Amino acid sequence: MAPDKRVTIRDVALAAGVSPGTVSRAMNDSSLVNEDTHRRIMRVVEELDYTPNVVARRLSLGKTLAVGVIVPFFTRPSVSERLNGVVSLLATSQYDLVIHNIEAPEQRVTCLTEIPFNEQADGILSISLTPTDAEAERLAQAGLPVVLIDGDHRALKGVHHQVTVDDVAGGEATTRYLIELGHTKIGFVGDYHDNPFNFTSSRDRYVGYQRALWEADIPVRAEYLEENQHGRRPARESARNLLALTDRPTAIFAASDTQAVGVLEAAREAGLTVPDDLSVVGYDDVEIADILGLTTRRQLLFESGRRGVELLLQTLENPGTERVFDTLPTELIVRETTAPPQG
Amino acid sequence: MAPDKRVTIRDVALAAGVSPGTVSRAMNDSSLVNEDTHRRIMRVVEELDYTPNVVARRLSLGKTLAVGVIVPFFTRPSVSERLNGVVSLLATSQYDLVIHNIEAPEQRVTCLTEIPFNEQADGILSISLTPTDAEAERLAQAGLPVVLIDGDHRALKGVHHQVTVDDVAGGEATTRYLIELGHTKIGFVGDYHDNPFNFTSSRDRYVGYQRALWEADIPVRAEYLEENQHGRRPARESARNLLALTDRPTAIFAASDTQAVGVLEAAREAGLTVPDDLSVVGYDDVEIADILGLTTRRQLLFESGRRGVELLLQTLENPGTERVFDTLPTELIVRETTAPPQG
DNA sequence: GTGAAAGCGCTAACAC
DNA sequence: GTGTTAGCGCTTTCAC
Repeated sequence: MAPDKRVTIRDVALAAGVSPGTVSRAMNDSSLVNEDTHRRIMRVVEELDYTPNVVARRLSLGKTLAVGVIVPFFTRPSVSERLNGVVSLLATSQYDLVIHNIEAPEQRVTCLTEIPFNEQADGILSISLTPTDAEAERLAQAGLPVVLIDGDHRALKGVHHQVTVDDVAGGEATTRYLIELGHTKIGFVGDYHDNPFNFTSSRDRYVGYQRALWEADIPVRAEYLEENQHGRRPARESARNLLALTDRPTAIFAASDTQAVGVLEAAREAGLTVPDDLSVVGYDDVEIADILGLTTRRQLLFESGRRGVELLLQTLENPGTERVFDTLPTELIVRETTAPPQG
Repeated sequence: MAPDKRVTIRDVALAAGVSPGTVSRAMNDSSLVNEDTHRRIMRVVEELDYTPNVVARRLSLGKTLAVGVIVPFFTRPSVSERLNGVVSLLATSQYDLVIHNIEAPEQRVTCLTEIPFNEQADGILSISLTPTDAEAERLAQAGLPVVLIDGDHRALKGVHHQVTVDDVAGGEATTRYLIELGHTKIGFVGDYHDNPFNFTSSRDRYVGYQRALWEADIPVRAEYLEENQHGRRPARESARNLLALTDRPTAIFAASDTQAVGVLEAAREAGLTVPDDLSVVGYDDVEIADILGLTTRRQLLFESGRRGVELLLQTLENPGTERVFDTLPTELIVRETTAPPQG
């Protein structure tokens, strides 16, 4: 009850009749200490219910034993799944995870520029964020390992590793699938390609979309591109515009599953049957895709998080490691929202 | 580039021609230091780009400046939304958020018993977890403020505040709604009411369900209760069982929206039309409910997180504060999955 | 108003 | 093998 004075390493040392240094050794590299002493110390540790003060360890070691993860909108299913991968692996390590959510562009710069300098972390994990050159510069100054999960491909100075997906290729392959089905009038519903968070995935997927069209000698029509805020509702609006076109698309490629849901809703509103009147394909393969039977391109969200942590921990152990730029595969999951165009 | 030796308070002191103590004062309670000195110091701080070492501060202050949040399965939409509330408010404070996800019962005890003692946090936020008596005891020993978000109602010694929802009342009101529609054969699809995580919400909602039935003089039928693992797929199985009953329910109350989705799927499989052949109601009002047009009981997920943090921060500031047990309201959101029974 | 000095709890280098 | 000592970088008495 009485929040008894915490038991420190000195208390243990006293009770075990040894010095604090020995207790410390016993708790860490037990090899260097006599078997008996070790056992005795451990018994006292048990009895006193001693647990080392992490903050003191941190100061002494010059390490924070924490990694910072910077993540925008972690409630988005795809992001939360990546985060889940991060957490799952990090939990098995000695590192704490301190999380920084970003919901506004200002927070973005704060996180990217301050956190690395506050010694709040030994390493940084950045999810779905592409640092600007200036930010990368600053990151480099901080001198701590940074790994980008779902970040940009460019070789940034401050970045140690990257785990990413080739969104251009993914967008291209997905579009090609629609083309192979026979579609030539393919709309694209995505984020604003120029946005204050510097999200790049939608833009990259659109680049892939263009490539597929070029390769197939299908003209890229400006009116078939709808940029908007991210989210289901904005995507619904965008899709409405597309469907109101006199020469409306027979298929719509949404930059994410969330956006595909909005497209599906717009189709229903417009009285169109999916996939007969309109094919819809999403991206990510989060749970809603399975629920709705949405054809989509699956990416390994959970694994991207895990892999990112793996690389970070590796670098933390052994700072000299080579930079690695991993690219995770994607896979088309065909469900019930795609079919050849009618007629 | 060269990860220059970090600039410490001593460097600043030297450059400003004052003592480290004064720099410290200047950075914290600027009131006690001469205007000019203060300005001079701040200028040097700027120039040198000095930012205090948080770990050292922590050790010195005897505070970790972090709060730990213990949360099971944070990828579940309802949980992630609560967490979102937590993060949103905590981001405006000086406290870091270190997150501990629980995906297995063992992790549960580890988190509940170790974290409070490692001085990894000045306070604990526990989401959707009900400590056992033993755990509460231990929490109390640690002597740090603990607030339960969506935790149990009982007055636990180690717990300072609670932000919760009256699940019994919510379950009762929801069931009453179905009864008022004319249903008497109402199935319940929930979690295992006895589970290693000690999740209580499904159980409590079922208690409310029973009450509503009693009040309406409708017998509670054992075969109308289906307990299972949490999740959409298990819920689908459970619903299958219910729908295979010779005297099958005309309405099903699912303990969460996720589970309601499973019920909806089972209904479709069985060739039943919702809501004509079967009414379905969920709980939480997460996005999927809106997407599918699911009738559900809304609870204030985001707000529960925010409120929990508010209480914790308050206690951290002023340890003497009264315990508060907040109960957040719920609200029935009627959509398209409920109707009077046929015939 | 400011400097000097002690100490937060631990680790690690150095003796023995 | 183990004790002793000196910090890690900051805050905070206590003098002046």
